[in-house]
Amino acid sequence: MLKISKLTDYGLLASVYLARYAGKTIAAREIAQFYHLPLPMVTKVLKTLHQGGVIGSHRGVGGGYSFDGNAEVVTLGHLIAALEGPWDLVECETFGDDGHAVCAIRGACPSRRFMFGINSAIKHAFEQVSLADLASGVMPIPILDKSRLGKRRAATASGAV
Amino acid sequence: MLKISKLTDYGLLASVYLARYAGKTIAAREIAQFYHLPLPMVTKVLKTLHQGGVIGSHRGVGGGYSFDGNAEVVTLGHLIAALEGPWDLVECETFGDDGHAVCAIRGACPSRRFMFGINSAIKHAFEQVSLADLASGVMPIPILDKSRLGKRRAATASGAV
DNA sequence: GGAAACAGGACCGACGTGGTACTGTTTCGC
DNA sequence: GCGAAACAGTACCACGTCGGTCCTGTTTCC
Repeated sequence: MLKISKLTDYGLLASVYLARYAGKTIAAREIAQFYHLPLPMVTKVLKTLHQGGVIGSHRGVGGGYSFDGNAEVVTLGHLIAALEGPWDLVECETFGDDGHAVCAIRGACPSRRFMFGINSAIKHAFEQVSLADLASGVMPIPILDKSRLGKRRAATASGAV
Repeated sequence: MLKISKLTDYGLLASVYLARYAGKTIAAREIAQFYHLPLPMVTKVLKTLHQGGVIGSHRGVGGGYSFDGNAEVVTLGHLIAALEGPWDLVECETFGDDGHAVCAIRGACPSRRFMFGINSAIKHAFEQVSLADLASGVMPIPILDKSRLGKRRAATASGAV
């Protein structure tokens, strides 16, 4: 399917909201009402973000969640890692509890190395956008560096994308 | 989840196999046996590839599938498009049958534009790898062009990835 | 002590995925 | 002409995840 889940999406929205009021304690209810999202969903995702160490929590009356870090250094990659846990485009490099690869044809697989490359390219893309970027609205579009591609391909017509 | 489905994975393997014997008609059974995959799965994905115009099919005794195009111009993007259909990281730009956006907060959403950028970055990455690359084993790792990012970020320490 | 708010779960319906099976239809070879 | 080989199409099912709800603590403030 290749899409991020709604829960992750909600998490990004909540993170942005908290980052805009950095340092302030904000109740989950307020965020849910602002985005018109179901409160249980928002609380669930905020709990996840807290467990991931991205935001702080404050219990009791007047409590809530707060973003206390530096929005410049927290990246989309961090947020997605906290929200989705470890992920990979393919399970080429995933090993089961028994210690051997999940992928049965790992050794002979022709696409493994490419997938690995694209996998890291995507992760790099996620690292290029900080929470501050998200909160401010500035948009540094991640672009592929064509010069880093193989010479052979750069010489072909298909090199012009 | 952010991962490609096994069916798509099988499709890539099958495409590579056919590309290596370009022009030759090869039965689904042979591909299934080569990769040790369930035959019905392989036939299903080959049918999809055929419907997507990527490969040709030949019925009857001695029939099978064949890749008759140019493996240099068929990209991973084409294959995934044929196998997964239209997809997007988020449904920001998806519109329902009734004509209005699936995303209820589309206008005010802070991450929409970023997701759109990353979305296209991923699609670009898929366009950088051709079926010939997959079949030959050459690996042009897609890398992000840091110089194309916003000046503000390039000046920060986080710019060094 | 009560209310507000987070913590941690269990729980459920809907949907997509991975996989199987069955019934055509086409084509080749005898 | 007939049977086998192979694709075409579709229905079907088990399973896991996702989106969402609900309930019972526990903490903290007033």
